[in-house]
Amino acid sequence: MSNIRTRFAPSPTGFLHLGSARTALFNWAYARHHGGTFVLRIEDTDRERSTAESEAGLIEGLQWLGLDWDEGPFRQSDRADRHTAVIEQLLAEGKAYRCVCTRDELEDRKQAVLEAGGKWTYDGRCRDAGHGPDCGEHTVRLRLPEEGMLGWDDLVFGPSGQDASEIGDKIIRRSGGDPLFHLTVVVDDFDMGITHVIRGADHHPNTPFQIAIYEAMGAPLPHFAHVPLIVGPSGKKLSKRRDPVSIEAFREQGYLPEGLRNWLVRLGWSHGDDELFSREEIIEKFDLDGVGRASGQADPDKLAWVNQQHIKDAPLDTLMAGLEAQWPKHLDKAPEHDERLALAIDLNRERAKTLDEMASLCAVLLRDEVDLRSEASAKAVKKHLKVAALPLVESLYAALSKLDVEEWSESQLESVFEAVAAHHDNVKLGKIAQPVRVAVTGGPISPGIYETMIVIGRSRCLPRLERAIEVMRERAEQAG
RNA sequence: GUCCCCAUCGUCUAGUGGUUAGGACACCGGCCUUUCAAGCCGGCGACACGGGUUCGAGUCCCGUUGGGGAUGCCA
Repeated sequence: MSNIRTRFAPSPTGFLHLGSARTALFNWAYARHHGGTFVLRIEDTDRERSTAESEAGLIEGLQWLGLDWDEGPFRQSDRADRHTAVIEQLLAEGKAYRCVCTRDELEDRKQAVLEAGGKWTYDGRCRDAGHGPDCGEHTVRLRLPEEGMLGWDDLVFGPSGQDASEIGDKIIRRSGGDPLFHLTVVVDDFDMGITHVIRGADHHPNTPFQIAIYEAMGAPLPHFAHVPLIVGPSGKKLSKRRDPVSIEAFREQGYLPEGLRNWLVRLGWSHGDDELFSREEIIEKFDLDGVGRASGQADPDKLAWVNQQHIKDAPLDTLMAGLEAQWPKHLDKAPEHDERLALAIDLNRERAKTLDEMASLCAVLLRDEVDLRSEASAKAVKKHLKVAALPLVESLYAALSKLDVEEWSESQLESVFEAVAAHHDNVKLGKIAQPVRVAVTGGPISPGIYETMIVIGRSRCLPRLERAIEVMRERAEQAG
């Protein structure tokens, strides 16, 4: 057990999205790899935007992804007293001061500076004004050092930092009394003994100011690791409107947590030429030295492929359970968890990229009715239930009728097909199989014909073949 | 605008001064084959540009271009 401690600190202002999920994943993986501790902390200091539903969604998303935490969830809002105490302390020590500048005043001065071609940081008007607690509505600002480097050695980006003089005294407490992010995150990370702050690169520019807070508190710095951002397929920043970013949405589309996790971990991190990682392999191989510095695009095609790889060797129970949410889209009622379902799933493991596809493919084998005259079957019927195939299907039907239920096996079906083919000038098996496939499934696509017929079952196949024969005879008559 | 970061096939990436620049997804072709997949084999395809440093640069330095982030009493 090492004493490495990481944390995931989302703000509950929306669903768990791709970027957050990956940050959580990296923190979790780093902690697990090094035998450390992973802490979950909800950053709900923005009371106006934080919601309980969002918090629940965040937690549900993490659990679904298999990212378990060792401590928490802690809520920043529960730590308000501590935050207040730190601010008071800083005030008492003169490391922070009260500022009575209003938003409008600040905005005006900022614009003036910008228009004059200067660069804006807080101009320090209240810095030495010595405003007391009774100065009326005020914010609290951290008093930054006049000069000196606020630097650190980023575990991903390397030596980083900014001179204190370039930053300006930022606000750490709102006029309403609530502490601000920069303050709370530092206090909480310090109190919780976080040793490695792993977060999105969008926080890289915030780090110098936060370091100033650590220094003002006399607290030791944690290690910082900023991981590159994820951008959308367009190359632009992920947009909630255009890009699929909600973990919940991926789940609904039928991606497995294993698949999504694997895809996510490879976005910005690599381990040689390895592509596929189980949860255990992520823990075994993940480390910060494999994290790159360039932001990357999320590629849905890669996700589909990775997910398919995981579907291939997922336990049957996992698939059955995950499929429950998908059935309504494809069948009137969910199938029993029996041998038949198990076989249908196994037959489609290599054909489905998502659970949604899996359900769709299985539905073809499991549904009770096949209507050859339906719109959906029209094309396949026209193409494969041709008059020429009639004698083939008739012979096959006759031979099949003689098999009883116990004989309805792959080897028996195979011999029947071969015998029929032999009787008809050794036609290619495909000449028989394809019409039969359409007859029993209503479409041109399915697993191997024998396996397909076994899942569908003798009692369903025979009547369906009869119907197909009827259809073909009608066509023969129409043809004259 | 200012500050900061980034830059290898379309995409994810390997690469730590000497490589025919490798792998994966996608795409294309072939094999297999009763369909669809899967699998196997092969192909297409990149060091953004310009200067340096060096015997030698994808690798180091500078600049340009491009992309991104930050610049909140959001996180």
